[in-house]
Amino acid sequence: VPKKSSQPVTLSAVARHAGVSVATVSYVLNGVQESRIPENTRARVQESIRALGYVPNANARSLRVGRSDLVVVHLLGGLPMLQRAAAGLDQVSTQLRAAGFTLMIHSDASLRGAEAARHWSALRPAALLTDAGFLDAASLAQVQAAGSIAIAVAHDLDPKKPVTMPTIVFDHAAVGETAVQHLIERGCREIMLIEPQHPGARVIARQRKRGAQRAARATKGVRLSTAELPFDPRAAAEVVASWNKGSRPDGVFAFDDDHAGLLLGALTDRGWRVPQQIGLVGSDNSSFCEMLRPRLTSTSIDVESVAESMVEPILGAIEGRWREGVSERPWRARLHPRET
Amino acid sequence: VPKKSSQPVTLSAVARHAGVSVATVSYVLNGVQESRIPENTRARVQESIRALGYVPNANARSLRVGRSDLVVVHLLGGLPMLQRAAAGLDQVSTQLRAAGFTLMIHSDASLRGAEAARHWSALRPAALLTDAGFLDAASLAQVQAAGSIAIAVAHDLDPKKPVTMPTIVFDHAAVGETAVQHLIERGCREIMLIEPQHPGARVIARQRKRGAQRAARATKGVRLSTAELPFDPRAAAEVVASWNKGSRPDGVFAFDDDHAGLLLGALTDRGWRVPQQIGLVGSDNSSFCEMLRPRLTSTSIDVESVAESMVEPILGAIEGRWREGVSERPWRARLHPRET
DNA sequence: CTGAAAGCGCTTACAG
DNA sequence: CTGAAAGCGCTTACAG
Repeated sequence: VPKKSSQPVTLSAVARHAGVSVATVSYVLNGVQESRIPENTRARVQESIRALGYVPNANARSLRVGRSDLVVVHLLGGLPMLQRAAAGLDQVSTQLRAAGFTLMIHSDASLRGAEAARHWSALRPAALLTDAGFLDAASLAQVQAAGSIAIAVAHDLDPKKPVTMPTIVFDHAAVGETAVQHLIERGCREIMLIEPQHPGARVIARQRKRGAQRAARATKGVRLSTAELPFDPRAAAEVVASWNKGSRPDGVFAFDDDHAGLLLGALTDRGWRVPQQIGLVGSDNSSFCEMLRPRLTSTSIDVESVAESMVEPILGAIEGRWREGVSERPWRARLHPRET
Repeated sequence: VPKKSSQPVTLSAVARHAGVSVATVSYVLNGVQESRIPENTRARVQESIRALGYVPNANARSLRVGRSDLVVVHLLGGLPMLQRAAAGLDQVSTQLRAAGFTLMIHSDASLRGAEAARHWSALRPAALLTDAGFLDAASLAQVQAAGSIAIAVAHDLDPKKPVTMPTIVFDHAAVGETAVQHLIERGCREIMLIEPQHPGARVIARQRKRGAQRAARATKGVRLSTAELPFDPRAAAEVVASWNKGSRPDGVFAFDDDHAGLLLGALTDRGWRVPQQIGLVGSDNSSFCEMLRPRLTSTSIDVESVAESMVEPILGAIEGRWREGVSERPWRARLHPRET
């Protein structure tokens, strides 16, 4: 039960209450091993902390040690992106907390590179994760000058640009591999990959394509082709219209459920039977897969593997074990088989 | 261009560089009016700040003034409430920044009430937004003892519980009103509201119902009925099976696009023609509305109005103009007419 | 109008 | 094993 007094409860109040010095309280709080504190002193301090409702002031601690326990994640593309990242980030948050860090998500579409760097640096976060390419050299230098570790998150790397900071690459290949494996198991041999046009999606699509190619190579007689599809119902209709009985895929892996759904609509309009004539797999396992007729088979990224790909690299960078270079831990994928 | 030295650039370094005292630099930084600083001193200080690449240390400032500039938003994992407001939060973030605050989102499903309160309080945030009911009395007291303003976010209020803190109520009524108005304009008179079973969604549904009733009352001869629909294809099939030519709605407002899509699938399976025999409107304007056949008409919340409902109340609470009670600024809605 | 100084709440060598 | 003390980088009354 917190104290009712208007006086904020400080570490020295706890020390006074427990009859020890502030140093002792601090040692108990931070579990310092060097100076072994006897069990009964420790218990007395813990009891005083509880009795007074003491909550350490993170600002004071951060000022003293020169940086905060914050790990700031910049969510580029605005908070709506949260939908996709949410489940993974939640686990990252839990695991970082166990290591003493607090993950916070920041999103502000109106914040530009240099100004954003100043804004974040002011908090002296332990680490700052942002999209590769968001920080220019000067902004990166500013973040580093403030003592923070900047970590880039990318879906692919520009081979012409040197890697100048720790970079976590997200690897979606398993999604494509799983999807195409499923189509092959269903008997498809002429498999088409749909590539989205949205710039932000293209890099992800490239990775999924890599996985798809891996799966195709593993079985004799499987051929892979690709088609680009803007996210637009008319474009989907055009793609489908270009197919005829002689020349068409018998299985399609669309980049995501949205594109798959668009295609499914166009296929239905055109009278194709799915999956009898054409198999179709999307990705993301969106809620609407159950609503479509036929119900859309989908794939998704394993949330655990997302957390795995981030936590260790982040902690490594903070603790100085990783100063630069690329960390690429392939994500795992799941299949969600339905009717298509 | 930031300085290359390993010495962190502090306010006193800026003062030295500009040939003034630290107080003067601080006054320039914070735009203190009381002591009018001559333009040329001010310019010299600004120039030094730029030359040295100075970034203020927010931890030091926060320690000194007793609280930080953080506004922490707790994103409660399972609840759709803040997820739906995501686009709005981005705007809230921008507007709070203009007022000198930094919005940060925290999400960690493994963090329970009292522990969460301690975790957040340690940062001494200016304000903490969380779901009404997440903080029990002791946790709330702890947040307040640490000097932070706790603000509850709710979709409805338990009339039995007294309102003990500033509470922002999100009002979805306009969504229901807009949807039903559209159905009425299309000629529907026997309108059914679909109510979701998921506990987190029910309160939102109740508000949308309120708006729907308002729209129904505005036109003579419109009758409103309700049906509950678990999020499950079989349940949708059952609901639709219970309708026959004599006794059925001619217009349906489903709680959201997910439920509408489920219903549309069941209607299609059963051979009903939409919208000729039954009009159908969902909500959220999800991407898959374009994919369904027929294309699903939807409604959505106006993002600007979400920001309006939050920013002023948050600033008011921080600045002490609002100590308790309820703020309820109705959101506006938009119609996205398609085929249904 | 500007400066010297106290103090916010911690951590951590250093002495005892 | 424990305590006294310095100092992190700011803000802000107070004096000049």
